[in-house]
Amino acid sequence: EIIMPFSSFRELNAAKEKNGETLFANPRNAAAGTLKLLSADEVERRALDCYLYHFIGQVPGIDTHWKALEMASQWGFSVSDHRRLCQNTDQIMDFLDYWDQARADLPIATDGVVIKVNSFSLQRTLGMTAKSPQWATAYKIKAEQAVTRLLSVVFQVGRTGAVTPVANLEPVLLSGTTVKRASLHNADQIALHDIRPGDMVYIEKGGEIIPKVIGVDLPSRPQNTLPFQYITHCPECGTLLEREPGEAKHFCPNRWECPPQIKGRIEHFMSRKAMNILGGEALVEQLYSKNIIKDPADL
DNA sequence: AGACCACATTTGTGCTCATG
DNA sequence: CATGAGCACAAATGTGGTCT
Repeated sequence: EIIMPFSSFRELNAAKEKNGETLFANPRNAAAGTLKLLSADEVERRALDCYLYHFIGQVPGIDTHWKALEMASQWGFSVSDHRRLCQNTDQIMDFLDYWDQARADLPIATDGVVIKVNSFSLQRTLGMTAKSPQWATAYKIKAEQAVTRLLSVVFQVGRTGAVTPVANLEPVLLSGTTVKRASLHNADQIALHDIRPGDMVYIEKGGEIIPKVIGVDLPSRPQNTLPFQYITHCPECGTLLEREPGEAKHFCPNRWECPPQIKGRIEHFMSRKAMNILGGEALVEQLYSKNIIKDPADL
């Protein structure tokens, strides 16, 4: 894991301020940006660090995660000092409770604790899913929250015709970013929280990244407002929306003439360099026959 | 039939790079 | 100089299976 410690972040921003440059918003994105820099000198100047968390391959005598980290540390890799070998769930809970507060004193930003099975042979027994191991789980510290005003709700139409309501919010600072928009997912989510334009809403960021509306501050609601009326027609092409019974999302059925659907599909297929897979060619043919694309350059 | 699982898709912000 | 692509991240939803 590559890290920009708070100390590096502060020093870099101090230098930027002195030069009248725009400041980095948060260490996380600054670190991510640094990794894309082409200048090795500039990367060095950013003073990143990195922690080793996992050990690939086998070394005789190293049969637990704990021993692997000790070994890596002896070899000179940076390893987080803040780990504990727990014998039972009570000890795990104590460790989590401790870091809920203590993380404020760490030199880097954290959002939680990873709990792992120590024994490699037990790890092998438990195995992996496609994405993540079955022998490890993450405990996430409660996300930071903010309150702001819901200015309006707009509707986006995706490449599949799915309609997604998105909240336009009074910009508010939340864990290092300015939040202006957040997905409301579907009509049920809006009805569940009884979200109305003009409301003061609670927002938080899942995993410190994705903003999410979690509720309404009812006492501050303006007088004489009505429950939110979900749209019945596509905001892009005016077609009557469809919603299957029991399904969450509304769909615009106008596959071939609704602009964002066409644009979305082209972008999707192009980005996957898969115009020639099933559907790709048919799509282009349809676009030509309907005069939606007059010139190949439109693609 | 319903529970459960894996996996794709969609959503927003800040960053850097390439393009025009 | 402005614009857009692509990336990191999480979680809900949707889809297509398998298991009980």
